[in-house]
Amino acid sequence: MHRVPAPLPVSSRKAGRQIDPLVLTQAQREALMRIGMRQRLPPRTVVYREGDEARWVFVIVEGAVKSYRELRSGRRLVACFLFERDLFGLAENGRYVNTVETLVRTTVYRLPVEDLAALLKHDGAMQFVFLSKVTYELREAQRRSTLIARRDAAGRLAMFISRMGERLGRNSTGIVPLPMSRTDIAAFTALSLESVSRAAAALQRRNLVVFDDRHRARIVDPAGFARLTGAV
Amino acid sequence: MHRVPAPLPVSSRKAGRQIDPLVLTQAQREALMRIGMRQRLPPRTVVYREGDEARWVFVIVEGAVKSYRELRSGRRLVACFLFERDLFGLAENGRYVNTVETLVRTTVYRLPVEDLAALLKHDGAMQFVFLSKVTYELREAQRRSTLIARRDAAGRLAMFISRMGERLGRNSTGIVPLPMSRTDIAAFTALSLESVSRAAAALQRRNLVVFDDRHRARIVDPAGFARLTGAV
DNA sequence: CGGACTATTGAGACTCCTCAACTAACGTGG
DNA sequence: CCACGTTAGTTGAGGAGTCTCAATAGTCCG
Repeated sequence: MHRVPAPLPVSSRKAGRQIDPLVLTQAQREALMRIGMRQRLPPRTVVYREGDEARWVFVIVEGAVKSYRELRSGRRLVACFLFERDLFGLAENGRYVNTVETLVRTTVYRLPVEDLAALLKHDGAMQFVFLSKVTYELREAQRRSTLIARRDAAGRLAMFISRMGERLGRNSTGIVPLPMSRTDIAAFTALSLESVSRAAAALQRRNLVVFDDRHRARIVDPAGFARLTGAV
Repeated sequence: MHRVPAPLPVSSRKAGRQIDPLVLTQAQREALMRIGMRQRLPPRTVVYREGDEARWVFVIVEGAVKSYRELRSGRRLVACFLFERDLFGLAENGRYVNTVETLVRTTVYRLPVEDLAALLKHDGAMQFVFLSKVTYELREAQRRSTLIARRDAAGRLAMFISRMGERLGRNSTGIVPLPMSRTDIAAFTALSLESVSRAAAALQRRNLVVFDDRHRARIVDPAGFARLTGAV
């Protein structure tokens, strides 16, 4: 799923055991389990709100969430979607910066900030995993910027679908799951809901993508699709 | 300058000595100096190119650089501007993802990836500083997305100037240094050069900002300016 | 001082946004 | 299980804003 975005790639060579710095070893997993707890959340559950005191850090075991901010204008901007193995809940000045809400039933590890900080200080390898995860998020954020930098709505949506395909493991059938709503996609791509809708219609009209249902896109012309996606 | 964006804010309380997790202690500085070297670079120097093998990580001691990517269309997108104390050169799959070029004369620390990785593994506190820096970059990237999400060019430019003011220490005179060119601002804000130029003219016409010269903006109506900046 | 690059300003085309009406999907309670 | 109400999404028309192209002015460096 994640493709080794190691901030310091060499370590994976040296460590030997740890091939993908985003995946925890069994021992590390157990160490985390000692300080944290597993939590199961129904869909549309707010995990925390922007401005709340940041007492926990979360790692997704299974499921999907969105991280968003409410702007003064009332407009909502989705900063990112997060899936299995992603990390969230990093604080700024001791407070959460975004609101996080589950899209579907989601299982997370909830780690108390204080205990985690202590653990990371003593376990360099473990902290390295966290560093890798944050670096990964940084790349994602950059990708989002290049996506938004595009002018054409169809191109933005295509890039979005393409990215989801890579993250959620596009199986050979070309089916990309889209667990979020059209409104969420609009809030992520910085388009209006109407434009997302029209863009989806346009992709379908051009025979690039078929939307089997609202949460499933099927890429029927990978070549043409890639051409559009890459035409940045 | 940087406002304590601790990923795990508690540690700064516990550590006692280390108030700002983005600033290194003297001992840490010395440890880095042992493995790295100081390097002085003239303006417009390419530090590394996208795709190069990532052999070093850099920390800016003084100066300013831009980090950008060339898109297939030939269009150039500036991912971020980096200043004193900022970190850059994190790899993805062992290669740099952006091209980095100095804007002005710049002094950097050049740290070999392998030695740094080894050092971080053994020094949790040091790694924590790096984790904080990457978290800080992540926030910056998010801010850029919200900036680009705006439709109006004047608002985008105002937000950009505001951000530079915060990062580069807007002195009480309201003067904001802009070490980059208009073209670079355009490539960062995802506007055309012409739109940046027109936006600057508009801000000046509305008596919000005066451009003393191309690299110096003076905010003459902080209230009105803040109103525009906040009207997201 | 000259030449190349960078920036400003104007006019027209293009694209998305807003507003509005309508349709589809969902889930809640009887 | 169905009916209803609410929310989410689609489609159309007109307006706002930026982009492109073009010409001109300014700036920086050798």
